[in-house]
Amino acid sequence: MDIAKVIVDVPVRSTDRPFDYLIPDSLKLWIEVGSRVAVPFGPRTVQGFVVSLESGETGSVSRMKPIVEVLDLLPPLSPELVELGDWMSQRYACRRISALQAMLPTALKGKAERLISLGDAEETVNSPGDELFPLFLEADNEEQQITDFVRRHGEVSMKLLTRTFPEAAETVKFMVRRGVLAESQSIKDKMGKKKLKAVDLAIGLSAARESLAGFPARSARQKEVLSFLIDMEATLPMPLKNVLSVLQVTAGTVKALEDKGYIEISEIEVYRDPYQGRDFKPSTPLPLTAEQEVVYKRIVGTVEQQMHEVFLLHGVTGSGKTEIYLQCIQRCVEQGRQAVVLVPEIALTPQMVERFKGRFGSGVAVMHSRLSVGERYDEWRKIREGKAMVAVGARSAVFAPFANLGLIIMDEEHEGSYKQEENPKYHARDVAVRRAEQGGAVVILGSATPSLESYHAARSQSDIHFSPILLEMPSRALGNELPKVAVVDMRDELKEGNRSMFSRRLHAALVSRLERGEQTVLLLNRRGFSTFVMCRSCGYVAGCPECDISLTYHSRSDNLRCHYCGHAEPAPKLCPECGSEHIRFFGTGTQRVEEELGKLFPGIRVIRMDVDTTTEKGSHEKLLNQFRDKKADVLLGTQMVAKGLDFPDVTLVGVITADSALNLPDFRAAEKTFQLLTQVAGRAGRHQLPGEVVVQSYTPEHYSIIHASGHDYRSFVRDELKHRKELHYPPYCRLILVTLSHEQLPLLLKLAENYALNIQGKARQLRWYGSLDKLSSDALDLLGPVASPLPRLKGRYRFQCIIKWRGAIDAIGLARQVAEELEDSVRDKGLQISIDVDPQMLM
DNA sequence: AGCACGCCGACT
DNA sequence: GTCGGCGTGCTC
Repeated sequence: MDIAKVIVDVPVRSTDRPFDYLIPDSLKLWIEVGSRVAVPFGPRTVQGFVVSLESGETGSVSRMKPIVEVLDLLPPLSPELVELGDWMSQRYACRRISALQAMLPTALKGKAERLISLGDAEETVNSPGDELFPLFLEADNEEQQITDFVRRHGEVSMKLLTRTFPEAAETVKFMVRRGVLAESQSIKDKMGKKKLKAVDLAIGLSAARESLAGFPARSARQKEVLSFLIDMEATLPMPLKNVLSVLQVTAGTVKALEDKGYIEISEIEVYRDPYQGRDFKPSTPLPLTAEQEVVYKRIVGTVEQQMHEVFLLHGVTGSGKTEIYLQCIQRCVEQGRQAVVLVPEIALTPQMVERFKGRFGSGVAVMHSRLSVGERYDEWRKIREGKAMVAVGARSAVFAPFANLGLIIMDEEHEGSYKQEENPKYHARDVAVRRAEQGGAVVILGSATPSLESYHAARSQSDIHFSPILLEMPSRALGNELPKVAVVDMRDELKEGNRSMFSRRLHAALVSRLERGEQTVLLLNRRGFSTFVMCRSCGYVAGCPECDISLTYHSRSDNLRCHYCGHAEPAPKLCPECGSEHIRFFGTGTQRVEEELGKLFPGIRVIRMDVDTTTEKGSHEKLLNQFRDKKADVLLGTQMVAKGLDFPDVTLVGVITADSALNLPDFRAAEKTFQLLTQVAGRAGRHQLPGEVVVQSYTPEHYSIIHASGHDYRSFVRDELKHRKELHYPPYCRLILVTLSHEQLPLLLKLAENYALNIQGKARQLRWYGSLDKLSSDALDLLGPVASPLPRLKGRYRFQCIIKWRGAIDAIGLARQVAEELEDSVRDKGLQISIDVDPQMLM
């Protein structure tokens, strides 16, 4: 009678649609839109989400199967979130199930589990005195033991059963067929532990080598797998995923080897450390400055009316944006509505959390990516069950399951990390705006350097789909001045014989800080510069055999590693091409700066913060605490040290290579550079002691460096917008990055060209195709195909097309449609097409 | 993703 | 002939 439409957890295109299921009477009260259910799907049971309910006069009820069970007491998704998922799947060209899964903690990614119980058959399996089948006594004993075991437990998972009786699989299968035992399936949540399927040899290495020789010729793929595992013996057990992707074999091939007893597939667990509890100092609302007051009033008026509106709050560093956030949240909560605060992952430090917990106490849920799966689930449940009114978190907190969301705040709105780089490739800002539209909520986008997209959208009609109201706070709350910024031309330094990475000015400034016992932060914009290995004689560069990018030197292990696939090899002493000894490690890595500091200033205490020293959980905070406690003179690192600038005794900030990112093949390079320099310049000397900022650059005449040193956002925007308009880049149009990959280069080339031609052809038919130069509002242009900036990754070649478009046309739908048609037309399933709508990184 | 179905090549 | 591997297609 009643029918539920269910999106099943099978992430392929052919199942990316709702399937119909009957709702049994017993479950009727429990099933709502947003419920997570277990449903029979083909021969097995899978997890799914109910996306709509129908009274089932329609359609053929005959083939429908019933829902097996409801997996949660409360539906994990609200109807609004289900609808948001639908929107996301169109907006970002992703599977509906991926959009829905992205909204939930990983603990709720259930997997099917086989359960064994007693069957109906009245067969008495074994009577010890049975004289007819004495030979089967042993087998019967096993059946008897299994039956007893199942009877004792009532219902047993197959996993537990095979753990107790290692040989049980066959026997159980046989018993189920006879009806002595019964099998059912149910969805079990993976809670707390992260599990990974891993492959290992089940026999000795020498035995494996021997069996390789006598391997039947017909199972060539299996032989390949086995010989690969023998080669990689040192790194076993190896994740199954790696084996599949490296050898391009299917899971079935590997499984066949397991059945034959050569290898073993097991689940290994990856543990996480628990989050540490903390005391939070209570805080009360601070008095607002006149400037803050105006902004606060404007926002809070809209919050009180419970209307939808987007505000872009442009406030210089130190203008007191956070206090405004806090007081707006307060008002929102007083009205019985909840609030979400989005913060870039890297800024989600305990100090940050403390500001919110201090004001709102235990009603704050924190969604931090470094929490364990179980802990994240607990925080999520606090929200779902109405025990929290405020959620603070990174990107995915935009999906916090509040029932009555009134306010979404996005701090550091310009940060690129709000865009998720994996599927679904969503931007939290756009999702936030959409979610707020649904529920009549207010959005505050706050930044000292708003993204050009948001800023332009606030000032004029643009191709971004929302129009924020611009609010500005140009002065600092405490009234102190922004620090002076000195720009040093490094070309002059070289001309005058200074070949060091420190200019004379920065060197002198460092000396005086050391004498006065004050602290220094040194920032290295490492993107673009890497520590690659190059031969000075012949120009050879050590590259990754899989990914075609240069390998990075790691001094601790004295080896070279690929930052993308993890490939590692020993560092060469002689050039493998020409045999020269002049093979050196190039580029300015933090390690090299650290070494140079040690040489120039003997005895200097340096804390280095980069990916190498902060991989361990909590190390980030530990290092910053050490620095705060004055255990070091210098804090040295990449972007992430920008968060370490808020310390009272830091009076010098040096940017060693301001413009290294300027030369990247990314149209946002200037914007990124400006943002980083502004953040650095705005944060030095926030306290009593005056701050000094020294920026070293090889192109000091560039407008992003000039305007950043003058703290002049508006002039930067003016210059940059002019530039973007000329070259037809966002915000004057939108982009879609389409990446095609395949193992075979010639085929891929053909397919990529095909893709481009098909898009152009379709766009022409629809009268969309045309140059963006023309004034017509609807336009679509296609660039490429060209080799991707990472031309080869994990054994696959990559080509990309960039679609530039604007106006009210369905470019996203078109990009997707053409991709699907191309996938269908080639029977070769080795083709992969990825679509990134509004890409953040074009590399 | 799994799992059945069915074709096709290697070996008794 | 038969067995088993590996491509194709379907799942309410």
